[in-house]
Amino acid sequence: MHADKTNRMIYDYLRSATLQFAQDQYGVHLSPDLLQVQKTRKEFSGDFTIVMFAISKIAKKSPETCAGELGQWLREHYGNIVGSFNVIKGFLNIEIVSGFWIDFFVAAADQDYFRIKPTESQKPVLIEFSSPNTNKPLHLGHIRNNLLGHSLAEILKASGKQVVKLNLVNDRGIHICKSMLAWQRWGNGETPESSDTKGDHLVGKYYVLFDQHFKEELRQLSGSGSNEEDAEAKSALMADVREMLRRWENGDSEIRRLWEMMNTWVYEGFDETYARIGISFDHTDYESDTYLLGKDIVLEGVQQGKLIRKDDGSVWADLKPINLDEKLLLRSDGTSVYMTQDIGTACSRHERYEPQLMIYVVGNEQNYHFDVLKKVLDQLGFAWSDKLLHLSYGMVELPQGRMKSREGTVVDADDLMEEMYETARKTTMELGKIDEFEPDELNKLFHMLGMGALKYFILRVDPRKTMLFNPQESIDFNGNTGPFIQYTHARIRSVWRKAIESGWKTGSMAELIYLQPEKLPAKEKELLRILYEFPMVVKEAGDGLSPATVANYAYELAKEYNQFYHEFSVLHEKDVTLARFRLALSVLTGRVIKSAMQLLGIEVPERM
RNA sequence: GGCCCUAUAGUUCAACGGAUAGAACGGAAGUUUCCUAAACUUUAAAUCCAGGUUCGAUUCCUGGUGGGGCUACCA
Repeated sequence: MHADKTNRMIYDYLRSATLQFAQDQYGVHLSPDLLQVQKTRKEFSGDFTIVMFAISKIAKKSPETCAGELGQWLREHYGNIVGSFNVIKGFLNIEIVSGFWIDFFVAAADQDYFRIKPTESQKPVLIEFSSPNTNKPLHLGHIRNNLLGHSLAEILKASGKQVVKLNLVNDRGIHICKSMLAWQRWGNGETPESSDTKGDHLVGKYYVLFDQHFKEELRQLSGSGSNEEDAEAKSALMADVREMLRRWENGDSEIRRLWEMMNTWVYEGFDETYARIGISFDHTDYESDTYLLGKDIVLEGVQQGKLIRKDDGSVWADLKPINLDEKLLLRSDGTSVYMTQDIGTACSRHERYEPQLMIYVVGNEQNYHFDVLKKVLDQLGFAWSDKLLHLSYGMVELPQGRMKSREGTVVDADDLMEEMYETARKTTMELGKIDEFEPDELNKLFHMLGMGALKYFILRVDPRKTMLFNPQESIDFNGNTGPFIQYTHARIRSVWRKAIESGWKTGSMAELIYLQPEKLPAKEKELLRILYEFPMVVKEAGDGLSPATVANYAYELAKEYNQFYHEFSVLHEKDVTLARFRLALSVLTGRVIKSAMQLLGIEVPERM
């Protein structure tokens, strides 16, 4: 067996061999999902472990007996990969022959080994993420969203998928009018230029200002005895906002001009932020273009009797049978709601792309919304509704709880990135290893490290889980962090440069890695084993929609390499063959680290 | 009220139903004439509670308790 592209998955190989064994020797058929093959835990000797309990039960023999017999059988029939084995309780630990690892190494030395080519003519995977409102700047929550979306797109691409990244900007609606009204009333013509403020921050300022004035008005109203709800209905400010929205919807040129101007400011700000985060989109859609979509579809649904029209004219989907209550789709005045628009957008995307999957990266506070969306589409008869996938990620919380823009506890994206840059700068300068860097290079490095720390901090956590961010304690640069992994890469590159400088004949990787299998040392083998896992990790991350899988892998690999690096020398090794082998192993490790980090949207430096 | 998610060292995170629950930070103690000490080594420290299923449960089920979210003719 060769570790070539067509047969990388040794797990599958061992699994099918075991199934064959069960069939041939015990005459039992074992369902493949009951059979567990896993990496051997560190405290035991061996590379892979087959768990015997399932077989032993069916074969009616003790787990130990089965394990022994299987081990023997594997050695006889698969001696080219199975070397030795040991049995502990119900676990069969198998040691793979060194030749297998060397073969894998030779194959992996090819630059393209880890690259999966996209299948021709396959349907794309759509992934919508970011989806900001144009009334305030991006914050930490958006950062998690953006990083997840970007990383997931990279991971899916690496698994050979065609990916289309979409952004749907919420650029209209009552909340947008609030900042517009506030600017119109109290802005005195202020612009990003005149105030030297980033456009999205300037607009955000007026959104907050509106809220302050509105609250003040409420205080006065409720002072005169009415309750809060009445007060809101009576509010002159709210009435003006609603009026502004009406004028916007009627295409009033003055309002439209104001709207366009302020949105342009915001987009300029967003572009800057996106560039700094390092994300991009294939298409950006605007709700002002799409918000009317879906109305016709809903009306058609009424005609076909799939939806209910109530006496007041409003239209509803009845989801009570599946426990989701009734959901409004058209108001009594015939206007649409958010759900209507999402129905329309989904339909038009389906027509345009015929995707194999439509992934929505949206916070878990909208779980209900997406459940309903899927069910309504299904009820309307769209068979493709099962292609919708909500990547529901958890909120980023602060020590005092959820971020609230009203209470000023929002962690601003731009501020945070600036802080990370600053921390990277300070830390790097203190260590003082990069004296010969040009200012340009320094700037790039600080950005790389600051963003690396931030991105890794966020992506290493399972997306579905609520995560905590403490602004008081700055994000670490030591331990299980982005910079730790970046540092490992820099170290490896440094070794490589030193090798070149001292006149090593490096030639091709394939020449370097020649080593007699029986001379493969344990630590090197351990590294190879981890490198071997990479394609499976990418697949797992894609299937599970979890960049965290890749992040944890990158850390494991970096940690393993650092141990190796500390314990053994590459360039000072006297055995030339072994030294060259170690050099090639280092280079390959560096490549995989770089690839893994790229899947997270993190760059790695040549030196730091 | 109903529905959904969640609970692991002091803290932040890991662990397809598998073996002695891993890391990092913080704590304690070490390693630098040697390829980058943003590293490495040693050490103390955890599965919310009660049942159940299983050869085996942090993981699955039931019931509690704590935390979060959703439940608008808002977006």
